[in-house]
Amino acid sequence: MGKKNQYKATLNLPKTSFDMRAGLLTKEPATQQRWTEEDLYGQIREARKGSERFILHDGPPYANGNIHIGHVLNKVLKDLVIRTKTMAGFDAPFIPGWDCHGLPIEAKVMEKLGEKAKTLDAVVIRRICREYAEKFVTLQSDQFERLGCYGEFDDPYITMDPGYESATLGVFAQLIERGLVFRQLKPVHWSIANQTALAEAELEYQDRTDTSIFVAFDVVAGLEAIPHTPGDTVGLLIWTTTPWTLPANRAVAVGPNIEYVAVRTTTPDGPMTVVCAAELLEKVKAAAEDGWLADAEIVGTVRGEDLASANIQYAHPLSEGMTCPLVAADYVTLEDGTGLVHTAPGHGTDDYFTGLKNGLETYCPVLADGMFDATVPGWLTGKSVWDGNTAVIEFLRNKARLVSATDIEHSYPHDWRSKTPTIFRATEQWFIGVDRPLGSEADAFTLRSLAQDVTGKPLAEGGVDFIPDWGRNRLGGMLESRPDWCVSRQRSWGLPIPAFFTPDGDVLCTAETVRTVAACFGEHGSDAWYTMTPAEILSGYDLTEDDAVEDASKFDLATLTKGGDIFDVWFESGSSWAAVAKLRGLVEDIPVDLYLEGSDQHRGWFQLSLLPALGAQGVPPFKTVLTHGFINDAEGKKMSKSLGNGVDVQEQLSKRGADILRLWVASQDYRDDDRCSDELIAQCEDTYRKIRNTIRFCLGSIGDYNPADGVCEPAEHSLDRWMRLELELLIRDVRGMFDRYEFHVAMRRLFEFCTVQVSSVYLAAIKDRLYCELPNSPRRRATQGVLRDVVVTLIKLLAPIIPFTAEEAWASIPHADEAEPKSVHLSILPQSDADMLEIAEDIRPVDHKLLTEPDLELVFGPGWIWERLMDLRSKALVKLEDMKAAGVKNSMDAEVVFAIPENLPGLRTIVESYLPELEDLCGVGFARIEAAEAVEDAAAGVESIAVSVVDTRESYECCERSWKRRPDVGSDAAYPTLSARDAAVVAELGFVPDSE
RNA sequence: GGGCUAGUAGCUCAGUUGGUUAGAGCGCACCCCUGAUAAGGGUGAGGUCGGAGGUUCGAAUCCUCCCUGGCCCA
Repeated sequence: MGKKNQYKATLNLPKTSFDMRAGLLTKEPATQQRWTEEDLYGQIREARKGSERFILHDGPPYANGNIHIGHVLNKVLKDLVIRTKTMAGFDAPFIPGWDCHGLPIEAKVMEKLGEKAKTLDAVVIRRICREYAEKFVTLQSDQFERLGCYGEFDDPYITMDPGYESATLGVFAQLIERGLVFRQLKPVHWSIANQTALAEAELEYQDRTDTSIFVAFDVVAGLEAIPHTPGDTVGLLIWTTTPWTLPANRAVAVGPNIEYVAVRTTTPDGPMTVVCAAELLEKVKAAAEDGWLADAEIVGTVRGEDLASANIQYAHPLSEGMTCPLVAADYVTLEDGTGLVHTAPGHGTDDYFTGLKNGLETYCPVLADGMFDATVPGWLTGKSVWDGNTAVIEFLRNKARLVSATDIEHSYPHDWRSKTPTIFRATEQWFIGVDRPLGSEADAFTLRSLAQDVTGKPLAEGGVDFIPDWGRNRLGGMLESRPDWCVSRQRSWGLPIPAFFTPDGDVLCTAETVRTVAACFGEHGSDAWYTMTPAEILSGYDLTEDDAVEDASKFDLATLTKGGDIFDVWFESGSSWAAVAKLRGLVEDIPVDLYLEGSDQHRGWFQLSLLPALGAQGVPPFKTVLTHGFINDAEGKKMSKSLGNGVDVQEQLSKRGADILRLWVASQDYRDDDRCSDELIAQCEDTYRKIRNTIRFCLGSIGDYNPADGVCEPAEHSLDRWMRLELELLIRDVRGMFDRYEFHVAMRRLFEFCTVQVSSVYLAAIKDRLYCELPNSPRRRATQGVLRDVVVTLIKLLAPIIPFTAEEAWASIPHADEAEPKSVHLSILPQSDADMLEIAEDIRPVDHKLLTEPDLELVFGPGWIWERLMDLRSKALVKLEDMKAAGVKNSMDAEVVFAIPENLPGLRTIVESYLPELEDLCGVGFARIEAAEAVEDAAAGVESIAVSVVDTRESYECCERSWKRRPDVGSDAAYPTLSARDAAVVAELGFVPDSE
């Protein structure tokens, strides 16, 4: 069809500067720079000053490496919260933070330094660590900003800042005051070579040969629980690969649900009955030496729980005169050994907790250099633990209690630096007690009970809200079982635990001294701990004034030494509610409105912020805890470097742009884990293009519309009315979704609105009037007015999600509204209108009986009527599709016919009033009504309308201007090729057609 | 192994207190338009609602077990 014709010049075609091509890669950085230059964030603060506050307190990422896709999810979600709250009218400042201390950085630095590290003192190493952290704070900060996240990125919170460190110590002081802080022995991984404690991350597992031994411990009490021949010695058979830990043995643990057998055997020492797990007996027999168990005969069975409840005691195998208990422990397995586990609380984590539970001594007779101290039997004292192995074995063999000794190769932890085997060794550690009464001894509350209480009930009842709600359960479960919090670490890169020691080993660490140190750190930074003397650090502190010091004479500031421990980094980040939320003036007091982190933080930041806050103030730090899941690959498997299934954020940013990534985040249901891959993000580009083009067409269509010249109200039965109502529903829905943090639902709602309501229905239908009507015609202007509302609303609602694009679109709105701010991000989201909503939601069906009335006046049910009209449209479109298959390719070459039963004149009146709109809705040249046979059942109503389409290529002419094929073409002799409407418009424009 | 959590079309998601042939958009296929054009429109095909039992007149929705993922622990 040669549609190029002279009338094209008389049309009002869309025109806009808002490009179809996004060009995000160049535009985003430029926009970002402009925002920074204009201090958009500052302008927002200024604009919202005095409004109700909303505080989302940032959980600090670790200052190490580039940001990964998990950071993107987390920070963009936070940004969505901040932006939606801000645009909802709240004053919602955001201070991002970074966790800067800790092992990963120290380890990286030490690795880089290599051997040189040994020659450097702590202050130098700390300085290098600080520089390392600073570098990554800057790097990540830029990356977050590139993502469009806004906040006080030029003044973030940094856990290594003096002010932050000081505030952290302030929290510690409060916990001391409440009596929650104490010191206690706890086994840690210990490097003998470097005489230092090691973290799990500093271990590497290598194969090593050790002697594994089976040993019998003589039972001395509770014998009646064990089937045996009276007079026999009764033994508990245990197995260990670390014979040197036997001096520190304090119990034997059995599994309560395991079945044990009592076995009678002849030993080098005479007949004996020994206990062993039934399932392991054969294995043990196979390993036994020296005739042990060769003649084994089962004399009875007994369950672990019965053994554990029988008050069984045995003689310590090495320490004359000492007896130890048999206890139950859940972790006992039947994988190796005998099912009875040698328990040395000073030399193992499981053992330690079993010890705590059963009131055992955490005994550790091994010194820092790996030598036995003087508390062990004399033949061991002064020996190294490795020599101790053989000595212990010899001793037991001589005592005739060694059932076997075999060399085995097993995976054993080694110090990653010295490559030497490590041991578990109990040392003094600092703890925050979760089961100690808060404040006074009479206090019924403990940290645990308080924490369980506040997390157990909703915000409305003085507790905490969780999104999703199962977070409550998850945190609750952890609180139930968590042990006391060990807050000390034996490292350099961190906040020193400000404890002083006298030469006699007495500790000075009171709330007052801690506050004095806090003041010192606030001024000099925590390096002061390493550069100043105790007396200098404590200057201004008066021992005699400190009520917490019972005997001031014990302490002399001049002879004090400083403790070498630093805080667990969790204690630092867990104090951010004090160091940031309060200190930076975000809130007068906790709780803040929202914490938002990944679900792993139930154990981490959520819990470890809750405990200090409750300990210090008795109040949780947050009102609401929102968690998101983790990001997996397209198959739902976790991302890992080795699989190479990760998504490179930098690559995505430089390939697609921030708005695309943000769109991806916004479309994820973060309550669950999310899938991500290059392909999945690519799909967001389609979504983005659709949204962008919808906005573009709207903008282009209102290019010549200036609301200041007067607003035309949409006509009663116009499609504009429908659009206006749909827009109200959109506003209501999306704002509700934002309020509930359901961003992915909002995203879908917005996208489908663009696709369906706007693009597919409305824009397609109104093209004719926009293009063909007189520019100033009320019908066209009314449509433009609604179109403007649509695009302004869309831009605002999308602004939190795609801030760059929204800003660009905002600037492209023709004839900017003077009442609106220059940046969309300073604007306020539209509010749905209650009256309009009521109309939109009025889906009361028209009373069918009324349809028989000839002059039906419609006064209610507009929502319902529009739904019915859309049904008619769908029917017509299906019919048109059939027609295309039959040869009529263009819908304009068809007319739609609505056959309405003749006994339903009221129905006819309704359809008639919407007929011009139906014509455009169906995209046909012409629509008409014809009378159909009367229906018996008036209740059939709209359903009784038969929709058909007719090929009009023979019957009507095609209007050369509007391309509509309709009966009135040629009705104006001056314009024989135009329809009546187009002829009138062209005439009005004074357009004179060429006479061909 | 334990705690928590998820599994609805290729993808992203809706599915109210269990109730008619399980929905939407994208993608895909086919078609139309060429006056939104590196755009736009239409129609259509896709699902044993992870699996197996059970409760019920009736289950994607409730119960049990199992499978496959994920987070945190051991």
